[in-house]
Amino acid sequence: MDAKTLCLGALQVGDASGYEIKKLFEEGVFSHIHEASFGSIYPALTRLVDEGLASCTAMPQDKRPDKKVYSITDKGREALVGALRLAPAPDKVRSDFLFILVFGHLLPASQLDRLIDQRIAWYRDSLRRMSECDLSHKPASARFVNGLGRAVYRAAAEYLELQKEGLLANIEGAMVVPSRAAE
Amino acid sequence: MDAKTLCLGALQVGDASGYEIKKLFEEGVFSHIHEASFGSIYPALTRLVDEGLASCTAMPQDKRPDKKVYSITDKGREALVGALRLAPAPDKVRSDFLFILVFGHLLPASQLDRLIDQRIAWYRDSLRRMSECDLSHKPASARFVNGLGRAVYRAAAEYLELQKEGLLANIEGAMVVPSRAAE
DNA sequence: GGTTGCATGTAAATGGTTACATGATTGT
DNA sequence: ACAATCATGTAACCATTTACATGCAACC
Repeated sequence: MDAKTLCLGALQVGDASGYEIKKLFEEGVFSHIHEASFGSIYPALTRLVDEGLASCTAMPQDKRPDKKVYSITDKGREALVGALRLAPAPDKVRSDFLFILVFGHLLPASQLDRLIDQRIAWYRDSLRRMSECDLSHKPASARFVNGLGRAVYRAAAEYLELQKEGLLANIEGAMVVPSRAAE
Repeated sequence: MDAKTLCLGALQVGDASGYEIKKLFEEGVFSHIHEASFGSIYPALTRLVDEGLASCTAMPQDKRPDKKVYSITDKGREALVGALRLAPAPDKVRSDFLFILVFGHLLPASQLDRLIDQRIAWYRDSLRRMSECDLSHKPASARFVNGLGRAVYRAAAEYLELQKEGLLANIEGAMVVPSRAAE
């Protein structure tokens, strides 16, 4: 999904500036779903206006650069729904955390311990923020996605909490216990 | 995590050719964890050899180009552990599926239904393959990561199975039921 | 006085995917 | 016949990240 479609989706949620769209991808509806940086958002918004898929109104502000508020047009909404109808590309995941974990046996147990604790804390924090946001006035689909995210993060946090000690014991066990058993 | 570290990790698992490394990221230990394409693997392997982090042996084959089998060197192992010790970058997820789902209320229920069914089938298929692979001779950390992946996919599949009908009813309900209730 | 948040945009550099180029074997 | 698997590698293209450029307000 290209930056243009991503911005179109953001504008469908509500009128916004480039800066505000970035926040939607960082902390808002689209966090944990997709990424978008200034370097991709601003050029995409310009192209969207060029193609008549969005319109732009400059809102003068005191002591700050004009805020450019973008709105999706009818043509833009059509383009969005068109893009949404295409078969989704497979999810792309890049997790340094999991890659590191695979080689846990090469690392000091203290690092693994910290790594996993930090991950659990991150999940718990994300879960809290996902529960706190009020979706009662959002469409059922937004609540559905929120629920899915929470179910997945809860499962991950619980697995890590339950299985962490077992891993740490096994990692050390692989080095220490066998030689003892041979005594 | 750059392509070089990714390849170093693959070679730590076992000697391999570029072609085999790609398979590790598609169906092997690293599937669902990270991506790697030929265009990033082959140049990375060349650089790894240049820097003395890997060595390469050409295995002549009949009727096929020589298979170049790469091995990690001691220096390479040091470089890998060094990279593994750095704080992991945050996970990067790009899910067209979730992005589309957020706008479920703009789409025909039949499309949502299909989309979710396909997703459930994908999770079930992945879960089957993740259970089938024999990890009894792999380090505990590999089993731990496998278990985490399965816990997460199971949670996602179960959520979708349980909640799908509710979503479809709500999407249609938003259009149909309220007018009935007002009768 | 330093950091964070607001607010926009561009340019350079990096990095990665896709497509191309080649070609035999095996299975449908 | 055609697709898939095996096998390597390059080049063009695309995208993203990072840094630069600017500047005020609010908070600590």
